[in-house]
Amino acid sequence: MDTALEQFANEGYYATTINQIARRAGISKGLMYNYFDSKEALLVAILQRSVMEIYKYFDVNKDGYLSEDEFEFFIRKISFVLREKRSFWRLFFQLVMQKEVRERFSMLSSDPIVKFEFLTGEENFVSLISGMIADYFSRKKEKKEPEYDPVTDMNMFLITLKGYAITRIYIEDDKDDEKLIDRIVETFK
Amino acid sequence: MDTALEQFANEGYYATTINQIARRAGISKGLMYNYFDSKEALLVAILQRSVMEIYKYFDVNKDGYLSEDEFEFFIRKISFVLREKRSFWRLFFQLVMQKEVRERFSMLSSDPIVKFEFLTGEENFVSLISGMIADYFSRKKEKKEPEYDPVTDMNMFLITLKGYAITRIYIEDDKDDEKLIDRIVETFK
Amino acid sequence: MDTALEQFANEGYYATTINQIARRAGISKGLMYNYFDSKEALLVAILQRSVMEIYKYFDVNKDGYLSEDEFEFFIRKISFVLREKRSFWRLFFQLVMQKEVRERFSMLSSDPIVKFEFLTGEENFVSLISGMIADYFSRKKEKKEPEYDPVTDMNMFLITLKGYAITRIYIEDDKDDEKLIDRIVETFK
Amino acid sequence: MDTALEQFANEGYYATTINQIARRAGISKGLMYNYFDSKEALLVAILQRSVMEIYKYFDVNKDGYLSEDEFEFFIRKISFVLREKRSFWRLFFQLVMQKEVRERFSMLSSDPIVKFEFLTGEENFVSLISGMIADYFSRKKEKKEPEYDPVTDMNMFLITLKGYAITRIYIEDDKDDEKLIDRIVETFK
DNA sequence: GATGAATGAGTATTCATTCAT
DNA sequence: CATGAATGAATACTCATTCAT
Repeated sequence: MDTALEQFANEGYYATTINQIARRAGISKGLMYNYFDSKEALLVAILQRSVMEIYKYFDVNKDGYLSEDEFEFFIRKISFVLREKRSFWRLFFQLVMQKEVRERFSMLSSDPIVKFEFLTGEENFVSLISGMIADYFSRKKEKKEPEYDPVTDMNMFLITLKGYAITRIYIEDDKDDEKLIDRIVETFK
Repeated sequence: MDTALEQFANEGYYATTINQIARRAGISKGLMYNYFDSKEALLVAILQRSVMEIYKYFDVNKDGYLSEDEFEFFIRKISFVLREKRSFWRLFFQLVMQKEVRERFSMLSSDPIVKFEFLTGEENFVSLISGMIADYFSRKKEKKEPEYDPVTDMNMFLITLKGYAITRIYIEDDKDDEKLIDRIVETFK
Repeated sequence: MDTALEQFANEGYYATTINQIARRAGISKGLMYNYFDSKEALLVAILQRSVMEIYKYFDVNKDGYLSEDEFEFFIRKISFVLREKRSFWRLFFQLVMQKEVRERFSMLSSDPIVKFEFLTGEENFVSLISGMIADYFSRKKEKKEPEYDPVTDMNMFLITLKGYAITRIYIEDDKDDEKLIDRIVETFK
Repeated sequence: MDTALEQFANEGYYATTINQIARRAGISKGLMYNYFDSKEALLVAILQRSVMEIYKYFDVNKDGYLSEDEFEFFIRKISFVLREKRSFWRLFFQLVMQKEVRERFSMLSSDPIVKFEFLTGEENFVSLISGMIADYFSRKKEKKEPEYDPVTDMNMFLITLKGYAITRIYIEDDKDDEKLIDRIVETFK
């Protein structure tokens, strides 16, 4: 699974052959089919495992309330996880960007940041997170001037996060990363 | 080319077969090969055409100076072009995210927002734009407090733009788009 | 036809495309099909024309009697014609060496030196020549010692001629050609 | 490989399809590609194997000296090998006579009799043989009258051999073969 | 559990030939 | 006469998947 993830992420799901994976993993093609019914089943297993691992990172204090400090922690966690699970994220974005794949795994939303709950089995994880974030921004309204628009602020936050994600996933050099994260925190906290 | 672009963008370059394209375009496979030497040549032709079209949209006032009004105009233009050429951008992101493809077209940077200059022939287009943006942010420093950090500000701008792009490309519903663009403008102008 | 002969001879019949021929000849594919029903028909036309031309070279004194001087003349003529019609001979040998082709033109003997009479229409040309040569060698018996074997002598002559032919057709440099021909003449005259 | 050699030799390399070979060999196309990377790789493998086998036949007494008895043995060996490996030789001549193929395998000389050393790895095999033959004929000079020309004699020998070869390869009936070989031996020994 | 030989449906590509203009 | 756009059958090659051992 590690070998396959690496290959899928770097060469692309279609461009990777079962042969390559088996050879690199030092096993036979046949053996692979003892464990996974198909190439697609292998992919799903990888996705599920990765998602479960990532899930754990965020498995904190699920009271549905995101304090300001937890929000900051959440952002820094994301930055960490993007790096830690870079291969998974490359694969994930790659898949989400192809309609055919999206339809095959019909639960894959076309919004790549959210919705991988189908892989976790924890059906309300994503809506929980989404809800928490939405709640977080709506709460900010109270402290702000009347014309403050929490929906737009949240949308800004979401696109900033997505942009940060694809940047961090594909660009290894992160000399200015720390400052950027600080800036994101300070902007949306 | 229109048919192929549509297919490549939605189904993925690899998942799209010449057969599909020909059938949808209502021509024979053979005819396709009268016009394009290979599937790859077709892809390149599509990319080049699209890039030339997009290039024209931005072919303004290239004195290297980006005034505040021009900056706003630039952002709104991007928003427009993302929608107008949605299929191209889907294809483009998809390609940039696969190492194998990236290496085949070695000029494709791994930073998807920038660098498609190889397709235009206008070799300094990208560096011109990059330079203009960098210049724009460094100029803002003068008006701001001393601790203002133009590099981080620019990075924030760039990830915001990327995040906006992938959102806009994959999510058709844009009820809140206008407000979001206004917000981006007001944040970075 | 000239262009096609050249191409067939140098690149091979199969490796030569109608497109190539038309382009080189400066005409369109369509026009070619106005003159020849098919690629094969073109080939046959070329072969027939060449054979007719070659036929003329040997169209002398067909009284069925080959004098010693005529024999020498015959050999020197062959040497000349091999060079003069090099492209044709390359094509001819190439064709004769492929069973499939041989069967398609069922009259092509598998003995490449003789038997192209089907192309001339002069049905007894080959047997005439063969007969004359056979006759020539059997006549030599009279002048020779009793154990002289005219059949073997003729076979030697025939393989020498074939070997000379494929050498002359494929090797352009013929520094020693004159001496070699003299030697053949002197050996079999 | 046996099936393919047979087909290549009789139908021609280009005219033979992978399908035909697989069908005749009783295997699937896919399996062929498990063993050989391409049609060309299959061809090369066949050539190499054949050449190695033929090489063994001549792997005698390589002191660089060809005695008169060894010379006779050499000729008789050739006669034997031409028959024994008829399919290979048909393929070999066929290939050598097509420029395109010749260029692809750039080591294939245009002189079909010699030069297949690239296939053996024994780089000096051909030059050794050539040298031995040249040496053999130059030595004959000593025993002959002053005007004896060893170069022309050798050339006669070489074309005789070539002519014998293409005759023997394509004509199965060899009623007079024994006598012809005797005659060649007696002429050039 | 483990192998890799074997399969066959599928893919890009080629090219002789046709035909409307 | 002349063109070349258009076709489709054929070809080499790939690869996920199966299965006897």
